[in-house]
Amino acid sequence: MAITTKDIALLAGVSQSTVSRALNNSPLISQKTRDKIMKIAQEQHFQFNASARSLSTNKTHTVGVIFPDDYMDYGVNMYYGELHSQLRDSLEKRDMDLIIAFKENRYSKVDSIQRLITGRKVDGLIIAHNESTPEMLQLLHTTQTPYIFLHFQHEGDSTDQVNQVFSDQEKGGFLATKHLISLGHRHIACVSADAGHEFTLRRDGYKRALKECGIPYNEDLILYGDRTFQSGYNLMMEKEHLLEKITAITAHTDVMALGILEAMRMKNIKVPEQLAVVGYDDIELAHYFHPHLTTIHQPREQIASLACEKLLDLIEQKEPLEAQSISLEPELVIRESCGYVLT
Amino acid sequence: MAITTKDIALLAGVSQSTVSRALNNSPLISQKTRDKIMKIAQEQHFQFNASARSLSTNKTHTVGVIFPDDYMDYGVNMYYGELHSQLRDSLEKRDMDLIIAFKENRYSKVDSIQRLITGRKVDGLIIAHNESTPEMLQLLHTTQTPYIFLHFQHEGDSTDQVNQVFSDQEKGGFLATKHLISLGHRHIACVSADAGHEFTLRRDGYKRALKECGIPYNEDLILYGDRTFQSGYNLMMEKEHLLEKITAITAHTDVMALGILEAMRMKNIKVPEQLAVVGYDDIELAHYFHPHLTTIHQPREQIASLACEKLLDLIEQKEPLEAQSISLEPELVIRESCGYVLT
DNA sequence: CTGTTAGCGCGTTCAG
DNA sequence: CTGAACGCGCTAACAG
Repeated sequence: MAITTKDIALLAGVSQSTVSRALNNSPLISQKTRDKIMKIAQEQHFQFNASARSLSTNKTHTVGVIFPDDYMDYGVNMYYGELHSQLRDSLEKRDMDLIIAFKENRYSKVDSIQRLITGRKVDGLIIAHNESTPEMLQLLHTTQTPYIFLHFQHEGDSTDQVNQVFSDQEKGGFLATKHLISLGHRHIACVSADAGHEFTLRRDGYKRALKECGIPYNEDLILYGDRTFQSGYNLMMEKEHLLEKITAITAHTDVMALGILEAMRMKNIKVPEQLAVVGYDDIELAHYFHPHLTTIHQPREQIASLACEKLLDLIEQKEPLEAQSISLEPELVIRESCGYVLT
Repeated sequence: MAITTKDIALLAGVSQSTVSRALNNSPLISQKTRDKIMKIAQEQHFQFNASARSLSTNKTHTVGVIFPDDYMDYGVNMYYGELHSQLRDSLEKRDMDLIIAFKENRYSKVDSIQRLITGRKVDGLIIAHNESTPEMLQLLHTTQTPYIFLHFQHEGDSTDQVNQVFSDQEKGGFLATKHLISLGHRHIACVSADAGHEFTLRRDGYKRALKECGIPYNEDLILYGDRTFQSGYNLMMEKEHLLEKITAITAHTDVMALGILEAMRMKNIKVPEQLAVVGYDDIELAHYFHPHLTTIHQPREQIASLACEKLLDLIEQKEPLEAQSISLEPELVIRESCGYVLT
């Protein structure tokens, strides 16, 4: 058995509550007994029993992160990996543990959020997926659970009533397209994905850029992949005719963009000379292969750390702060895949 | 407040322990009262308080995974991502939660294993890093904590006394080299990494293959990267002279191999015609770019699921099973980057 | 089959 | 400043 406060009490010749006070930096204790107790605790490698502690304090010192089911899919993974890395940092600073869960248990079908909340396994939740149901929000609110939506912008009317941190996807789609237009392109295909709200927003940005520049919108130029390298590649290999009609592509995922570049290599089409390509996400991989990918950078570091800090503040606060919706600006990163000028 | 067994007892007009029995599928209860209780529990969305439960059962229903600090580094990440995905599956089957932690808290410097174990936050540990100290093993054993080393082969004399699942790295290094030799190559560079035991083993395999085939070992042909794409790329761009002396490269990481391929594209050296390249890991990315990478497949799925199953068995067993060291066989995956024949 | 009674380890009154 | 006593929510004997 592990050592308990009671054991220490015995060793120190004091009561268990005194030990508790000493270990919790209570002011109600003399320096002398505190020192004695601390010393023993050190020697015995004492650690609080987390369950017992949670039971009486109602704090678990762990937060849950809910990832979407495709978290581990290639490419998606790339992006989340970096989020995760940032979370780790914020969490370590505050000595919090991290439970990773997914929307639901694929076997028992029980909802993870529900389980973690009502089972009191976490103090708060970072929700990084885009399927928020009214019931879920309901649960979050009635249980007063601190939570924050990460990355995915919450849809719906009550948008200002949920805590969320995300980057402006419409703006990103706009910036990418605008860049191509400013380079002289007028026939721009959009390789997007039918994978949720964020892609819809990116397409909205694409359309707005066209409109703003007086370029007619052509539905045929919108292609739908599934975010993966393979889909970017395949789309290009299949749609022969399309390439004759366009001079540029805005891909809504870096990995799809890489797939497109690979397809172009196969077809001996030079990028950026014959075709300009811009990606989205700015994953590390984007600047490895040549031509280095021009892309939209999402402020992952900021998103993750802001979300985490905000969540931890919510947890430490007694009274709930105002719900806050934070939108961060994406940024165009110019590298090589679009060239610099176009005649 | 969440609903408790006591509340249900009140509602059902029975004692709290009866509720507990009903909810825990005890046979010591009539179908009738069981039904009544279950119904109420359903209606009230009852969930056990995890802390209270752990406190009395000494089970947390969560396992910890300790990842190395570079978990999130590019490329390394790729590999772990797939491990993680497999873990999720095994864990969900048994209704276990997952706490992700790293070797130590970078701020407080406290050891995660120590903290999770003695703080009773987990029932067992999957340790996926290669820095095992004697103290750590000591702790694991004296506390009787179920654990298993994942992926990293434990060094040291007491190798058969720790639970571990890994793939045979020496064999992998051997297979890769042997393949190149069988294709006729005799001047084979080895792009390895100075990043732990596993790479030493891969180099050992390289050497053994050479030796077995009567090819003299030349230390100059061993290059050290840091596992990343960039290091593979840079190494090739810098060592001009090397390329004149060799016809093949065995890279000890797929991402380094991809970096090498990219460097070759820059130099207009054709792969596999002018240079054969074999990678290591078989990450998903490996078969996206052309030429598709010939590589060593590590049985990740098996490693992760075996480790997980084994750990869960250890957790459920009262008396500790024999420590088991499981070595899995890597496999050569022939694709395009080595060609099929060499004249 | 069911209720009563003890803890599990810790935080927290309430008296000294 | 310190100790005794209680409760957090649940499981596990122990009686009936």
